[in-house]
Amino acid sequence: MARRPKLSNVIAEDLLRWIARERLHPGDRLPNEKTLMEHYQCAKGTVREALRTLEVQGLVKMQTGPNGGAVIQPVPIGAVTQQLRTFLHFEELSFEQVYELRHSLEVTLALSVAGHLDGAQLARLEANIEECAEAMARDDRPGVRRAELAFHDILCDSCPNPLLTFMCRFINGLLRDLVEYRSQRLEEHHAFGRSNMESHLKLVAAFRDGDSAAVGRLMADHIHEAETFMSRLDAAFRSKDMLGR
Amino acid sequence: MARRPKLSNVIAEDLLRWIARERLHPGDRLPNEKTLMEHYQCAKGTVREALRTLEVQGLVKMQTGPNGGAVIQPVPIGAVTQQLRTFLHFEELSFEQVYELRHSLEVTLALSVAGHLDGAQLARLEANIEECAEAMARDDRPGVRRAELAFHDILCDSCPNPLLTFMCRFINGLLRDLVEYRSQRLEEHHAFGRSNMESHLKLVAAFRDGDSAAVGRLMADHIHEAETFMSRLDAAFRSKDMLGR
DNA sequence: CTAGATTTGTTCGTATGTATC
DNA sequence: TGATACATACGAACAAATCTA
Repeated sequence: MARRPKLSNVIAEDLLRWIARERLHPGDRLPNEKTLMEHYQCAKGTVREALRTLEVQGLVKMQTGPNGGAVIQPVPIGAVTQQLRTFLHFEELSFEQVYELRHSLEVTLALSVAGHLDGAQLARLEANIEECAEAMARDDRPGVRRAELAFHDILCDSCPNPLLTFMCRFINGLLRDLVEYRSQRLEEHHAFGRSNMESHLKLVAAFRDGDSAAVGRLMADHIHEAETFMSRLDAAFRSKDMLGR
Repeated sequence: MARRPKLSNVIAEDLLRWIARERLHPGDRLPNEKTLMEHYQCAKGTVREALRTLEVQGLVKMQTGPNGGAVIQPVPIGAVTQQLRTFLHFEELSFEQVYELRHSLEVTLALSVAGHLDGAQLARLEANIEECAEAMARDDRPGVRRAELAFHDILCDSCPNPLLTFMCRFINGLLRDLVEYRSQRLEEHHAFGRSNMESHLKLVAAFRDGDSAAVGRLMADHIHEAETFMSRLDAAFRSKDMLGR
């Protein structure tokens, strides 16, 4: 046992360390394939498999043409999200389980950003609330839900904790997808939208006042209400769609 | 714009859909390279790049020899973890930020498993505490820390929420690595070990009693103490090592 | 707008290492 | 031990994309 490691994997790991050591920024370029072939004394196909690894991980993007090659990408949050999703695709995940997490995470997020919100961010939050109101006026229910989730994404922008940010964004993305597939005929939609707007308004006010205690309490209540509504939405969907999932 | 997608990517996505449609189980095999070459009417290198994609995503593992080829792997948690780590490697993540999350997540985890612990799992927890005691007797400090983290991994085994499980396991893995690189000379290590053991014992007792309120309270205090110690450990490390990071 | 240069993408043929029987 | 089947790696060539003069 203990097989010889694949050469392309060795090269991929070496390139990864090199990127980290050189502190490469998005937009910077890796050496082209020919140079790498000479450096590692290996064939084209092997270099390509190594670059392929980095590309799948979202760290680089290949470009053809002059000055082409592997270009460093901005933080590959998309690729990571995608992989975590395909992982969860093999597990079974329910609405309640998502909210079991969201409950504490969004409160932690709110407390974390409470000190870091500047005027511009507060303005964005208020503009988002306005956007919700317009979508409600058009009776564009999926649009309302998307905009409401965007409110929480805006909070993520001001969060200094990258791990917390990632997890909250990931959960928002999950909910965004789940909500698209659910029935949009429920009577409660309007009441839910008004309740959300009220919560968001109160939250912005608490952020402005720098009242952390109020922020935590408001967010906890807000998520709790959202869970109640979402589970009803889910139940309605399941009873209509006999697949059960 | 809207470039022609790479053939290898098209094949990779097709294989992914095929795996999902056929409900392939871990251990099942994909067709070998030659068969795939004929099926997609493309060259070996192209098939290899497609398989490479799946391999990097952790869905398959390549095997040489007769009956070799791409073998479906069990849930690719390792690959997902790895990718999330390299992602965080480009962000800056501090000890405090990890604990900002761990605080709420471990409490949520404890409450989530409170009802699902059977006798076997409780026995494993007690065996783990015994293991900690032995490591302490040997004065094997890194061993103690590893075993203590294993206690929390055991809790994950009984958690029915796959997303919560993943995140707690991921954080445990982060701490495991961080602790390995930190100075192990601190006087407080022994006191910390005893405090942890006491917390773990109380937790197991609360789990046995099915006392959820106590479980939540004990875990919150436990993580809070751990954070206090860990940040001291971190400060000692940073002051000794002048790199600052 | 065209032509050429540059670089990745893909193909074919071949050889080597490795696991199974 | 040897034969077989398969992935791994090499090397040379051509196709396609993209930039620049």
